[in-house]
Amino acid sequence: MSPDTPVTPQPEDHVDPTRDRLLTAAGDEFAHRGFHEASVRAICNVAGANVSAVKYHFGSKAQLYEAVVGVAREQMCGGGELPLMADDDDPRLALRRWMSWFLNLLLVTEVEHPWIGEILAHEMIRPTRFLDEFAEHTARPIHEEAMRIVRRLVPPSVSQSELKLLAVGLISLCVTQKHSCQMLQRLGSPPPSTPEEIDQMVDTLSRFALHGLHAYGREEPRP
Amino acid sequence: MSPDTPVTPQPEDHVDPTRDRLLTAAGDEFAHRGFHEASVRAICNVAGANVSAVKYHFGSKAQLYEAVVGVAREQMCGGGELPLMADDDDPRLALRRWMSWFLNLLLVTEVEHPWIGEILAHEMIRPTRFLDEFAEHTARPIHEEAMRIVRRLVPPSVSQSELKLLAVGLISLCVTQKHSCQMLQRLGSPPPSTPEEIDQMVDTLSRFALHGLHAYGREEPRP
DNA sequence: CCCAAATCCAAACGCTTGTTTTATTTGATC
DNA sequence: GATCAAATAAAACAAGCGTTTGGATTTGGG
Repeated sequence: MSPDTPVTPQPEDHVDPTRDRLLTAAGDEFAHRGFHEASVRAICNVAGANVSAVKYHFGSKAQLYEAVVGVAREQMCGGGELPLMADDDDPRLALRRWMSWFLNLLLVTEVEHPWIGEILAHEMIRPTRFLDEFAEHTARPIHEEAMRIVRRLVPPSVSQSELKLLAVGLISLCVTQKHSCQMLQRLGSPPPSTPEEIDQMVDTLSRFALHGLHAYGREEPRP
Repeated sequence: MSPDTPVTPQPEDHVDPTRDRLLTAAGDEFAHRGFHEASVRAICNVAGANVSAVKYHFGSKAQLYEAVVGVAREQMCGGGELPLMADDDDPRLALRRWMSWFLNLLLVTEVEHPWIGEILAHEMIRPTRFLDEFAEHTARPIHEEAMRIVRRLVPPSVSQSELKLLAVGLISLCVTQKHSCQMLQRLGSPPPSTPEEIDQMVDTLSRFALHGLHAYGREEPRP
């Protein structure tokens, strides 16, 4: 960089270091303790800022929470777009692709950026308006894609309510790995962490689901 | 009741009304807001008792919580014992029986006594020692029974790790209906409430799981 | 009736919470 | 160097928290 280069960075590059430290500290605190139990003073201590900094930079604790949720959502979107099944795709491959994408989102993306997962866990118990937004903009597309895949895998005679139930079942198989990890650890089945383990899990669960859907509505299996 | 009947009830029948009102109010409050966010004053207001009553009857907020957890566990046990599969049982029927019992526990027993479910939801995020106890004494038997059933339904070549994963899958299908009900409501798939709806769900999910397990490890289904 | 144990209550304790006020420092511009 | 706005810091605010205190009240048996 030449000595004549202005030291003042571009406006869009300019980020307030205090504001940023506040944001990351708040993300950790809100994710770990939830909105109500999180302490503004604890956040400021970690960020090395004064208590009044949150009012100055964000306005209030609630608005700081909103900012954190916004960042957490953007972090999650960095995990890539949900791959949609085309009309001429093999639904068996689409199921596997859907499950691989979803499990990697849950087990990889959220390990690197754990805010959204833990914040959502709190919101599932004591919902705020963010849970509605998340359900509409993030969960619903995943659920609808699951229903499209299920629809193509089961006989046409299967009713709409069964379809919904089976789609939720697919989601359950994946989301439990993240959502109930505290319990699964205690049961000796901790969620996988390495890519190989995750691939193995995708393989097992997608084959289980594929067989379950493919034979659903047909004759009962013999012993 | 004759006028000569002693008004003093039997000692084992004697329950402290204040203590009881405190306990039920605390159950609602702890279930709804979790231990940390629950307010002793709010509990006492609902119970119509003085704040110092919790110290007198229980010792502290933490000990009051312990008492609530104890009651909640007993309430859950009222739902009946987990039916175990005998060696000569048809594992297909056993799977359906296991799933019916589990879903009814989640969707019926916990509707009548919602404390344990909501308390556990909080413990799943911020565990205390109660989560360890619950995992060991309640969740583990359910999980192990699921593994026994899976073991008898899949080919012997299936590995132990796959077995565990599939057993967790069975649990996922059921437990999500309770655990993620806030999200499922927003997705238009609210958990069933009437016995008929629950039977329908047991039917759908157990058939899906049965087919999935029965064909697991065998050849891939054709389109 | 009387005493003692059990129970309840009002008030205050020390502490933490989120927020606000006031004052000070910083840094660029004229 | 003076000036003005942005940013930080210290201190106090009212409200809520769980807990404690000391005394009042109720209760039941001798």
